[in-house]
Amino acid sequence: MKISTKGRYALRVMIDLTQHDNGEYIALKDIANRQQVTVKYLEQIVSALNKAGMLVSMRGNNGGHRLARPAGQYTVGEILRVMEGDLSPVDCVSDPAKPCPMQETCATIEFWRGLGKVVNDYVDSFTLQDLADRDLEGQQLSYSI
Amino acid sequence: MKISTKGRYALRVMIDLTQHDNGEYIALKDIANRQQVTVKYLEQIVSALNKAGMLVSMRGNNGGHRLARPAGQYTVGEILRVMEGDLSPVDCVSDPAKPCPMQETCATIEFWRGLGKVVNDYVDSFTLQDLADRDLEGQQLSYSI
DNA sequence: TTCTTTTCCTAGTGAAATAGTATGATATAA
DNA sequence: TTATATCATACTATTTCACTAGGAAAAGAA
Repeated sequence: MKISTKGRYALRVMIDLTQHDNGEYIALKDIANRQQVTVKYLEQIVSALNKAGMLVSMRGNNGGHRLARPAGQYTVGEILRVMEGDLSPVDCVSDPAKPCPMQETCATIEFWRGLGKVVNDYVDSFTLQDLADRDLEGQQLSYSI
Repeated sequence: MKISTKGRYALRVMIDLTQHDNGEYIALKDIANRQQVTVKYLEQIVSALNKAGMLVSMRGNNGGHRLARPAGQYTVGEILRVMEGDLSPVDCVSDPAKPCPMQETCATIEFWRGLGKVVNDYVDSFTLQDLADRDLEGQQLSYSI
């Protein structure tokens, strides 16, 4: 019942891009430095985000990545689902290729469906902008001490 | 972001014990038949439940297991947590041995804490009895068609 | 006592997922 | 043409997962 590092890093990359958005492309090198993750590993994550249409990327000198739309128009849920797949807690609920033979009389399937719903509802109730703002508050707080 | 088979089976075992409770000890053999899981695998699961004080077990002939208390006095959450550990989605939130060096300024930690809370609140909002009752309804429904 | 049945305990194992590394091609701007 | 960046794919070490295996110990029945 854990989120993988890819999911967590993807979210941090997106927050990083939001906070350092200046109209230019931002290189993975810079994100990697700030987030303490290797460029190589971030490449995999960013590639997936890019293919999902979440980023606009540019190769070559002065290349990099930027958000494809305003941060307020991403839910955290859609970012996580790019890396994690759907966030349902059991496969028999979500994966049509893995139906359970006991589905008809299973006491737990509706329970699991409900759990999947509260998880997805929660992660979709935040926008990327929400988390980026929260982070800045956190920084101010720690600096002001 | 998945619940393991151990967590799922543990819940099904507890539901099975609730539904077949007749004051006697119930052998794993019977549960294994009904739930389509091997006795050997169930032994591991039941052993953990037993150590957590959720079951009363008896060895030998006519031995087996029964619930340690009425089904309405277990939350589904406490059953799942025996097998899954705490249900928080990231370790930096819950595991004191794995604190994140960026905790101070991390935008996401409160978000993850919140996710852990909605998950735990959800699973704790059902008792074992709730699911056992629901299952019987499901059976009646499928038989009546 | 001996036998059968059951739990209890520990170890082993194959497959898959996780968390990265490594290598090189391709594109862009200076 | 060179430096810098993404893009694409393959590889690898570790851990986790989902079991399986073997036998000890307890309890009741014969």
